Amino acid sequence: MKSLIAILEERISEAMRKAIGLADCPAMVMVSKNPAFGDYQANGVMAAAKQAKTNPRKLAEQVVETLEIEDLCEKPEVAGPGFINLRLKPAFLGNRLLGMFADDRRLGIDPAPRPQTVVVDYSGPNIAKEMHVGHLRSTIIGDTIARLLEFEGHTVIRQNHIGDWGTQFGKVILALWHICMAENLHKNEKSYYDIDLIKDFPDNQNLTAYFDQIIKRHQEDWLADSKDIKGDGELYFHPFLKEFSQRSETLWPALLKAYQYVNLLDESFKGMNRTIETRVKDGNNQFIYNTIPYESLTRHITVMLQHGGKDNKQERKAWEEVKKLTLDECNKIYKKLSIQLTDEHVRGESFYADKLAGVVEALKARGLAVESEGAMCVFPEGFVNKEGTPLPFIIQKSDGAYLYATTDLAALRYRIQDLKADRIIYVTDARQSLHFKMLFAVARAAGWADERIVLEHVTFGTMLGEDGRPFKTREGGTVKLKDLLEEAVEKARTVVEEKNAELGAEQKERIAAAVGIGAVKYADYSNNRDSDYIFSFAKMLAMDGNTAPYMQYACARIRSIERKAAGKGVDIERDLAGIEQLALGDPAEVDLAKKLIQYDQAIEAAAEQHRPNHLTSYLYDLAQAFSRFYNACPVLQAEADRRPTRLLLCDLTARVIGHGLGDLLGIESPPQM
RNA sequence: GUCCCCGUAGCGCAAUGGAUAGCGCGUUGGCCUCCGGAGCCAAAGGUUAGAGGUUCGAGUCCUCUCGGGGACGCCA
Repeated sequence: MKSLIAILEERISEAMRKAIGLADCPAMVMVSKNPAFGDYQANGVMAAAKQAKTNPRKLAEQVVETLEIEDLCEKPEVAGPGFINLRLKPAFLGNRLLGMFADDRRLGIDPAPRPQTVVVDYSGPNIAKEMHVGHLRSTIIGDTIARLLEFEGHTVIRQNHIGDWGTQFGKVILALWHICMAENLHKNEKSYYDIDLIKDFPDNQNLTAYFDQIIKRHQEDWLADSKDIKGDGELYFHPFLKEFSQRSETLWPALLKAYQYVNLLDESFKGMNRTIETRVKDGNNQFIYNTIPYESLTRHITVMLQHGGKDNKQERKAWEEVKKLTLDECNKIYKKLSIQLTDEHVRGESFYADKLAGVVEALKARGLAVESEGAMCVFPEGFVNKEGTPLPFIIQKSDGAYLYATTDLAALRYRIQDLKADRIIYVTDARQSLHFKMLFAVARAAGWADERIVLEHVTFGTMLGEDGRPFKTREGGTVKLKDLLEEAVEKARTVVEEKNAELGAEQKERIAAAVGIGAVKYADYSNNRDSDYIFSFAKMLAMDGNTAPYMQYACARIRSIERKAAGKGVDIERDLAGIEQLALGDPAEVDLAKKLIQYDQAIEAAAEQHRPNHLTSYLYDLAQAFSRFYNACPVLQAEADRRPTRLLLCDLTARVIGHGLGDLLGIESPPQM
């Protein structure tokens, strides 16, 4: 069905054209906020009258005169300075409902007339790190944006821009190597890579001595892991990597620990002047052995990884295994959260690694990239720093390395040229807004994104704890997403136990998962994403108010009516099968019906501005309208001539809420709770 | 210093430039022999941080001030 707003817009706009003679007369139709003003209102007359220099009220009356709309509405009324108020005819309202009812898949909502190809970039976890609360908002907001646009009929390409290539990779590989050595050569040293041991060291002198031991051990292990030539890793590291994937479950926590250990060593060794021997290829392709500062070892390994080739196979293999391991962990969380991201959507930094030189070259060739203080920079127009001098967008560091700016440019180019994006949406927190502004400016200047391509940075605020400060553990650490979700489910479990103890264990578990996870997501979605928001289990799990459990309950209650029908001698299928017109009589029925046909508007508002709170607030209004109806109008006990209408209202309400929660927000609504 | 976001009822939050600024919690009062009371109805509670401006119309747009958060050359 064509959107009702669009129909009204067309009719009134046409009448305005006739009345006023202007070519472009937007009627500006919207749902009335106040029922006293009818169901829909047109606000366009005032602006048009201004333009045509006539009296707005008179013009409105003229428009109403010529307006042909009797098939939809009662006689329109002119109110205030020139509003046109419209009240739907019950017969038309009934037909709209029947149209929704008949369409299982789309509830009578037409897809967008001009579908676009939209890339949505969201989530973006980092390799060898656990997802934490900082990833939550990007992941779930991005996911619903993708779902909304897809439902509207656009071709959505999800992109998970994971951090899998930066300088941290040397650290990750080294971490793996430490795990390997701990297993093979230091089985009896319990705390080989225990960071707490370092953190808690009482005095500096002993700490230095301890670090010297670490280096000594490191050097000896490296030499020990040699078969054909020094440092080839053939004895231990290669076999370790070979069997790595079979052991992923146990290796994940070890990797996280070892990674932190390497990080801490890197930090700690700065300025200590310690060195370690390592190998590199010389000009004749022969290995030579050099000592390098210990703290630059991880960078050295990163370089080997990035060189690739035969000699650096162990680095490559280690990287692949860690990447796989991390993605497996992310996928578990995505699954738990009903996030529609899988490995096929992964296009991480490594994917663009071989395109970075080309990006810099192209920008140089266009004269956009210039050298400044040793680094290669673009100075997009309109950006100045604190001194008022042009602000650089650095695309290559003075040591030749590329940065995320370079990667983002390569990604943007790929998305437009290869993925054929008409529109790219980046979902990251607000702190990166300057970066994206500059990124877009450079892409425009380079001609990679012409003015038809829409580039959007969708931002969101910070998640705060109940104390109003950034969300942290009691000890001040970052909260792991896994733990947060587990706690939510745990809390939901006790609620389910309290309310419905007689359900089966397995069913209770499913409900707890749906309610707990749903609560976390819904709480985020129902807030305006620009504001910081206070994360509170108590609030999000509350049974009243605009929360997931309330919405899920509303759904369950309707399905409960359907379950009870047979017992009361009501055959729902038969009642609904022959329905040709509705008997909307009670005000509560009419209000609910009017709310139901506004579903398309809620989706449009949420999709257009990427604001899921428009959808949640609609769903909540709908649930409230249903509650009023439910209170006022018996369904199963209703007289035979009114019952089919009421059953249909029940069914449609359940379907709309189920669709909004399930298909668009990715929140399950269990049939019973 | 420049730029970005936020400031709305006691608290937590809404509000595509539209009419009388909404919702929840909390507070006060009312409703039920009834399909799941995890409900419904109502009341009280506001100078939308402040001052100007644009507009037929401003919580929303512009300028300034105050308060909170964030970003600003080789991290992502």
